[in-house]
Amino acid sequence: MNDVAAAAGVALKTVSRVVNNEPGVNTATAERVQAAIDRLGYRRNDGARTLRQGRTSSIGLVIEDVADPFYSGLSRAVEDVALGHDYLVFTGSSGESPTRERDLVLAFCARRVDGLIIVPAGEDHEYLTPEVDAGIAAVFADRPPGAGPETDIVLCDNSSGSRAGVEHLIAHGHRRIAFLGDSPAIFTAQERLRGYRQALAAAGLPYEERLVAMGPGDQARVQADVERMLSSPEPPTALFTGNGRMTVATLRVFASLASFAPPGVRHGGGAEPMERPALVGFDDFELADLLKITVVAQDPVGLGRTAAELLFQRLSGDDGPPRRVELPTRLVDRGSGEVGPGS
Amino acid sequence: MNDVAAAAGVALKTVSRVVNNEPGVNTATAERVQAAIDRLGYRRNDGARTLRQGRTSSIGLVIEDVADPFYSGLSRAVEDVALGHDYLVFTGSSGESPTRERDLVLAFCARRVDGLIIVPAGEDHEYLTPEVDAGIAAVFADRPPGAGPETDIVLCDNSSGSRAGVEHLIAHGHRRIAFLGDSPAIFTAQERLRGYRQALAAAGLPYEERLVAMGPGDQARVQADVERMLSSPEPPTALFTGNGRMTVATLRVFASLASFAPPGVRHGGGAEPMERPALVGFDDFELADLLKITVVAQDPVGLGRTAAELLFQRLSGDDGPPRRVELPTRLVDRGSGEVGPGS
DNA sequence: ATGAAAGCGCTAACAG
DNA sequence: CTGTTAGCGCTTTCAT
Repeated sequence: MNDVAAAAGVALKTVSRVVNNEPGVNTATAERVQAAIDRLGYRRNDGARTLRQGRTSSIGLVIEDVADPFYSGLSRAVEDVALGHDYLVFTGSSGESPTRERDLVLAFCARRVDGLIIVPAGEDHEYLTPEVDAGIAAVFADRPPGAGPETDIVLCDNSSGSRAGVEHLIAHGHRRIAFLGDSPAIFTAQERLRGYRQALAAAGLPYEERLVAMGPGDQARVQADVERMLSSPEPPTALFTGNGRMTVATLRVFASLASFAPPGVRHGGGAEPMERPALVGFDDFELADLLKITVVAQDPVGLGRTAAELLFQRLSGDDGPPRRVELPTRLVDRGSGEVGPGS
Repeated sequence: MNDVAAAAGVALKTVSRVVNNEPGVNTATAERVQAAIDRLGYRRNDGARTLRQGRTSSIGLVIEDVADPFYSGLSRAVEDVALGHDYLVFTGSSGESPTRERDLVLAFCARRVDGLIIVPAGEDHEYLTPEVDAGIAAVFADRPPGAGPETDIVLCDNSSGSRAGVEHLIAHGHRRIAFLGDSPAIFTAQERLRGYRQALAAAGLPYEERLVAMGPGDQARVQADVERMLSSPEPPTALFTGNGRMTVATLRVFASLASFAPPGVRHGGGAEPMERPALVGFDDFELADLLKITVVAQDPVGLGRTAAELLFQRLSGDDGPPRRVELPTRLVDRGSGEVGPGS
């Protein structure tokens, strides 16, 4: 900027005015400055600018995994809102590691992001207190934070959604419905289990431990649990899966059990294969329509957009009490809840 | 930092030394400083630090869409490499808009990122020349840049992969193979078309314009093209689709045509429905295994990792000639190339 | 082992 | 309309 000023024969501040389109610069002078800028290939250093201004016009986004379709939808929504406000986004994946979540958040804070959107992996967010006290706005999305500062929170209505999905199965005559959920440490997994129990209780059905399996979503674990349940004396006639990965893993188990018909397909003749159990999954996924899987759809884009909008309201001065928003879910009936002995 | 220094009764520089673990500080003094830091909740301002140091320890990543599984895999790989080097990542989606690509890149440059990884949407990258001259490293991934500075480039071997996919269909007896590609403006679409033509030529098969359709990947366009081709006098017996979205769209078309059997399934009795055409797709996708779709798999994670590794080599001083890396593709045979009249 | 001074590139506040 | 001065928070350089 100094060089430009020298080249144009003006003072530093005049260059600054031109660069920022500030009013009160003679047109001729402005042109001379602009010419010098173009000639020298000058670009304003936004790092210095933000240091001076005290705002960085950037936010940090910490999610579980950018490569997970649910979170990448959320991520894209946050990005779009941010760009609409001329903000840039630092993105990081925690991979369900509380340590990595914390390290990312603190790294973003050290860069003095103006705000944070966090899908928490950890259960202790005291580490955020000094940062929030220092004026960094934070919004939690998808899961509530553990102990720590009071912030805005945006969630899906997990228990109601889960309850609706299980009630759908019950309405189609199923009495023994298994629940396959994520690790119990995860908030959403607990909530969805709660909805499952509510649905059973409301229908006067017993809650059976043997029909509930919670744990990591890897194929091996799901395979073991599904096979164990299906080969038990009184097997479930329907499965309710607690998230998209779990649903897909269950479909792979079905495919591996040769005695079942493929998803959504009835054989036209020959020996009738064993009917596969009904299946309803929490969370929609690509190709669920083709595979005809009934799901309780969440709204990842809505989650991201809402979180970002709340954040920008805070950034523009809103200092009302913390808000908690729950987004509704939607049952998408594609027929997979109707099949099987229950129907 | 001033406050901490005052509180600890030392000079500013001593606090700086403690914060950065620089040697040459008396243990007792260091403890006193640390106590003051903790008490005051002091955090180093990395913005100021990077201003002084001239490096920001951050990179910018511009992709087409963070919510697309292909790019989100790439994105995650970049992020992992960056975090391994203690770098932070600004992420942005261009949405195939050259303007948005340019705006994002220039915004990242204004923040003085040390490096850029770009999946280009535009065809003119002259806008990058001043930035690269100013010392910002750039690597292009997935597609080569248009006119502009010479940089490292990481691509998939699109034409070979496409050729292998089409040859697979030819090997299974197909003679009329349609090609459904992305808009011709997109480099990868052109390359994959080239591979398709090479495979036909090598087998002595004619190239028929009527069997080639290129355009945006939306369902309506794909539906129209596929239906037109299949209802033509001499319909193709096989389709080769130019990317994952196109493959999925084609599967939806198949599902909508009630006369076809569902993917991978033969009816056991009754009136035999019209056999659906064979299908091979470029790019693997979630559940392709369940749907039994043969694909030419790319390696999005390898693409991202390689691009990031090249970038960090440049950042650590490598100034050799620009490199161009082509990652191999892999044919994953799941049986969908064998079906139909050709086999 | 510690500190003082200068300055990274910019803008806010106040002149002229 | 234009310029001067100070300082954002830190690190570099050079003294002590």
